Formats: sequence, C-alpha cells, structure tokens
Amino acid sequence: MRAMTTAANTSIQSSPQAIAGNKYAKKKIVAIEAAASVFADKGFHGATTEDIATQMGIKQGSLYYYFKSKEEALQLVCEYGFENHVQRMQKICVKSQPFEAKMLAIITSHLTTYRHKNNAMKVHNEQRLRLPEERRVLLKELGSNYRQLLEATWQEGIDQGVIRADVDAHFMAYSVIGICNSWGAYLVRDESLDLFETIEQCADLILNGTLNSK
Amino acid sequence: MRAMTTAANTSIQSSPQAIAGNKYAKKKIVAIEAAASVFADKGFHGATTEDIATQMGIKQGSLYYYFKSKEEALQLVCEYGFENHVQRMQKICVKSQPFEAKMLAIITSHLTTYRHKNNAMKVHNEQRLRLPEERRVLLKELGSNYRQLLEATWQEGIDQGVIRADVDAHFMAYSVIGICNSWGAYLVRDESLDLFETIEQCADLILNGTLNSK
DNA sequence: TTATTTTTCTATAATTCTATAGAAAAATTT
DNA sequence: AAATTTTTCTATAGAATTATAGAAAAATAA
Repeated sequence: MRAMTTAANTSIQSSPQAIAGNKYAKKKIVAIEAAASVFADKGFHGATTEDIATQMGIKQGSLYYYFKSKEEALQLVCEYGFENHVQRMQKICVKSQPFEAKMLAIITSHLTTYRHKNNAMKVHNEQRLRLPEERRVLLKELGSNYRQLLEATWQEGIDQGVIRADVDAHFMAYSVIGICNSWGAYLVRDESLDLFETIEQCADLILNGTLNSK
Repeated sequence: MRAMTTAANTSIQSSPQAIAGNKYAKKKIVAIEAAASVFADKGFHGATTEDIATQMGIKQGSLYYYFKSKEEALQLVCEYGFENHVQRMQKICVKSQPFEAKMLAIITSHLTTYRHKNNAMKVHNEQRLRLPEERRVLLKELGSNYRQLLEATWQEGIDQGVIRADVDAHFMAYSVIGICNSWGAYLVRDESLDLFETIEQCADLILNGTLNSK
C-alpha cells in the first residue's frame, strides 16, 4: 500500500500534496488564506514571504514547503478566490428564471463572495495582473467565461423586452462587474456595512436608476 | 539679484525648485509623469527607481535630484493626479444648474480626467494606500471634500424631487465614484474606447437604470 | 520502542534595490 | 573666456528579500 501511494505519487503528481493527502492539503489552504490576507493588505510586491509565514505562525523558510515560489502563491490565491465564484455564476445562468431574479442572484453571489472569501477575491481583482501571462491562463479563461455569461444574461433581458432595447449588453456586463467590485472592496474594508442592504441598493440602481419617474 | 534669489531661497524653501524656478519645475513634472506611468504599470512596490529614471532618459541616481525618495514620488504623483480633479468638481457643484446637467458634468469631468492625466489618476486610486498616513493628509482632505460635494449634489436632487426620495445619497456618491473609477480604468487600458459614448452610457445607467419602463 | 515520514527550523548564498557622495558634464551668468 | 550654477553620472554602502540545503523536531507507522 505504501508502494502504491508512492507509485501513484510519482506518476500523477510529485507534490507533497499527493503524498500526504488530507493534512497537507488542509494546511496548504491555511497558507493560501494567509497569503491572501497579506497580499490584500500590502499588495504582491509589498508583501514579503516573511509576512506570510508569520501570519500562519511558521518561519520564512518553511513557507516553501507549501509554495514553490512567491509567484505561485499569488497564482493560487487568485485561482482560489475566483474559481467557485465563476461556478456559482454558471449555476445561476443555466437555471431558467426571470431576468430580474437572475440579476439579483448574480449581484448577491458576487457581493457574498467578497464577504466570505474576501481577501482572495480582492487579491484576484487587484493583483492578478502582477502575474506573468503563463500563470494567468486559467484565470483568463474563467474571467472571459464570467463576462460572457453576464453579457448573455443582459442580452436575454433585452430580447425578452424586460430591458430597454437601447441598452448595451456589453457595457452593462462591465458595469455590473465594476459596481460589484467597487462595493465588494468597501464590504471587505468595512465590516459594519450591511451586505443585504448593499445588494438591494445595487440591484435597484442597476434596474431602476435614480430618477423620479413621475 | 543673485543674492536676493539665494535669500528668498533659504528663507522660504531650500529645494532646487525654488532656486532654478521654471526649468527645474518643468522637468520635475516630466519626472512625476514618468513615475506615474511606471507606478500605473507595475504598482508602487513593483516599480524601481531605475524604471522611472530610464523612462525619463536619465540614470537611476540622477532621479534623486527631483525626488527625495521613492515614497515622495508616489505622494507627488497622487496629488498631481487628484488635485485639479477636485477643483473641477468644486466649480461644477458651486454653479447653479439642474441636477441632471450637474451629474453629467461630474461624470464627464471624472472620465475626462482619466483620459488626460490617466496614469496619475490611476495611481491615485490604486496605489495611494501604499503611502503612510503622514503622506496622505492632503489626499484625505481632498478625497473627503470630493465625496461630500458629490453626496450633497445627490441630496439636492432628492430635495428637488428630481431623484426618488428612497434613494440613499451616500450610497449613490460611492456608486458614482465606483462606476467612474471602473470605467476610467478601462479608458486608460483601452485607447479605442469612445470617451463620450462611455460618458453617456454611464449617465443613462445612473439616472434611468435599464428596465423597460413601459 | 524503533523506524519512517512529514513538517519546521536555522543558516546562508545570491540578488536586488534605495539612497548618498563626490566627480564630471552641461548650461548659464558675469 | 572665465566663473558659477545646474544637471547628470559613476560608484557604492547598506539593507532587504527570495529561495535553497541540510539539520532538527514532530508526527505517524511498524
């Protein structure tokens, strides 16, 4: 059985993750979250590997048991922050439901992600461009996936006549992302901000605008 | 006359700026813009003083003729990027004009600033928190000034009945800033984006929302 | 308990970066 | 043209940082 583990190990992945399985994997997540918190605070270049190690209670050199490099750490943080987010988006968009419900779900998902995995999402948005292209392949795919889903949803709304015909789906996709990211950053910064009130206000702004229609 | 210059110099300000007057001041702006461009690209900690010097065609050590430190460079870039912006905001808000015209002017000013002083504004928004508190005194004042003006404008609109009574002026102030910053960043990134179309679309979204009212 | 594996530690090589000092070059004034 | 001032350059001290190697400690399995 040990021989088997070792075999699977070298053939599939030679990382300690594959060897030790659960325990290592769990602490690696702790490491990713520590890195997320430090990167969110100081930025990628402003953060040191010592900061990250200290945050998780180990010494600087020991960090390299979990990351091959500081750059890899940033990559993992970004992917960790963005992956589930996109999956959730897919579930919302696939489901057949009225436009307004969909949009509310999208905004809720986006802002809730900030509240939960706050640091990693923040790092994804603010620091991912510090990564070289090679390390952004997955992130790019996820990102364009996300935008496409959002844009298609707006087009649906237009086609159904729920949304004004002169609205530009592309513009709105970027706007929603912009609004959510900007309020998301506030949500991270200020714990006292009410999540649900913010969600409602964002949805109201995006759908109804602000003019007194009477 | 030389004696006088020297006197004025030591009593008021001992910087070379005060000594050489015009020429130095002009090249200092070149230095600030070079720093802005490099900081915008690589972030404060990711940028080196060598990058900035190279950008303006001088050697690393010579840069210190214009900046006392890299940190001072960031401070000057942020102030340079934000100052005129806030002044313009004040002019718009003081002038008595209908709410909708005011809001359009605000958005136009904000996005136009990006197109022109693009890098410095971008650096102000993305990198100013890398400065220690002491260096952000002026920036903070400018920022809270800006937000207050914006919030007061929204309150005016509500009081006049142009804007729905249930709209939150505070929320809207932050939202406008968020939308403008996010589209501003796109404007910097993508030269081909049409400025005036973007302005119109932003205003339309903020005022009318997207729902088909009929 | 002993052996093995996993995790952390210490120490350090190698590199990079900021800031300074003093010399050199360029520009300006006398 | 000579003297003075301004601007840039070279060289470098000193500090910080990443990543690695091998020893030590802790945890797990035999």
